[in-house]
Amino acid sequence: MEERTVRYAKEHKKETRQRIIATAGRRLKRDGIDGSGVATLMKDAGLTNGAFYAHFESKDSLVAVAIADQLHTLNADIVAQAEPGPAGLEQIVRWYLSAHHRDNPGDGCPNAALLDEIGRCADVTRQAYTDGVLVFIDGFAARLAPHDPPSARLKSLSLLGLMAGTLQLSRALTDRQLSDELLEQGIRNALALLDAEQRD
Amino acid sequence: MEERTVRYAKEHKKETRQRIIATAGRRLKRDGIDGSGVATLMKDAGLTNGAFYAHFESKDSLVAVAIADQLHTLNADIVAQAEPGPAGLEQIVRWYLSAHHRDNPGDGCPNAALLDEIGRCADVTRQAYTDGVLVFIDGFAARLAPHDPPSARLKSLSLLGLMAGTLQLSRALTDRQLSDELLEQGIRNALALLDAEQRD
DNA sequence: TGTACATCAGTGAACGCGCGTTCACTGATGTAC
DNA sequence: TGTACATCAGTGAACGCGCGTTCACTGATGTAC
Repeated sequence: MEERTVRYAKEHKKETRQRIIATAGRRLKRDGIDGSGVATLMKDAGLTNGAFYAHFESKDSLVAVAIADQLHTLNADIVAQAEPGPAGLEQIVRWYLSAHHRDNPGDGCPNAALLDEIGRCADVTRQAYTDGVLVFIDGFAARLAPHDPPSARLKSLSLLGLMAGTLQLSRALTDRQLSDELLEQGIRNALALLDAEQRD
Repeated sequence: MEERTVRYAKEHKKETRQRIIATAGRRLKRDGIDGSGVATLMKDAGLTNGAFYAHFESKDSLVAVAIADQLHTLNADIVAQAEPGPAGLEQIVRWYLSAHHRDNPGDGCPNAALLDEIGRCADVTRQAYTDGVLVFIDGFAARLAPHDPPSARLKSLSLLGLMAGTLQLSRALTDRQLSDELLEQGIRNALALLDAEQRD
């Protein structure tokens, strides 16, 4: 059965591709887009640089896919795992603005790690990001306004902006205690925002 | 008078150094840290790459100085120009979260342009950034709590985080209308934060 | 005033290196018969 | 079952290029006398 063999081979290649995307996501979040070379990205996946172009058209193309994948994965691992309703959003906020998240960029949110670099990317990458982030914040909106999620899209986006900026700032500060306090202040700000929304 | 001549020469070199720092600040905000090469940074100042190391020890060293300079300049040009008290802070928020600022990163805030890259820099750069940003937000704190600015340091930092993250997000989105609406939402969030502070 | 000399900011070519990308080749897997 | 062959994911060396950095040199400016 030639068909089946080919399909097996293609499945294997797909798995490899997915592994590259996942490990690249981590590396990009740790070292930045311009700071991560193709050879390193491939080495992370246990491969050599030569195989790269059998899977992706260009580095830019992988970056776009990896960012979208990171948003999707974070949505599945963190957002979707939170309780429904405002209580779940509070869980998300407390996870986001935590010392653990601050100290482990590779395991965290691609917005906090890469947002200013994404803003400098070509249209096609920013388009992939835009599509991905709108799906990502759907989980926020569903918890902010369970009966009309689309109405909470903007508030959800702005909450993400608040959290990503605050976490970036907490990572840039060299004063550890100040950084900790900033995270706490960020949580208070985010929860105040949610409370205001609940009162509307 | 040998002394005076030497002093003139040194003044001239200082001016050149300052010009490099200022043009580098713009370029870094436009193209990122890893995205800006030494040859380009020098060309922006009307010089060739070879002269660089007569002014700076390394690229990292210029980056640290340029970021600090950008924070200082922005403080003088925008923050210090705003009215005293909460009204001035509202002016700052409206300037920060504007379409003009979003569309002109080179003329804008280094936090919005570079914060995630700064977080990945070596300690010495992050230390220069930390010192600079704490001076920068003094102007916020003085307007938030005129009678006790230090008490508003954390709220000021968190306001900066909110604004920087929101602006980054507005730059990354390809949907212009959504980006505009996000800026408006960001202004509402920031002002709500300030109002809450006033009520305390 | 004129000439020999010192200073030093800036030039431009070169260094080794890692970048993104290409390509001839390998070798494991499965097919044909 | 055994052998010749096809497929193709992955290797590893090489491409031209721009990176950060170094350095011998230039040429404008001012000094000495």
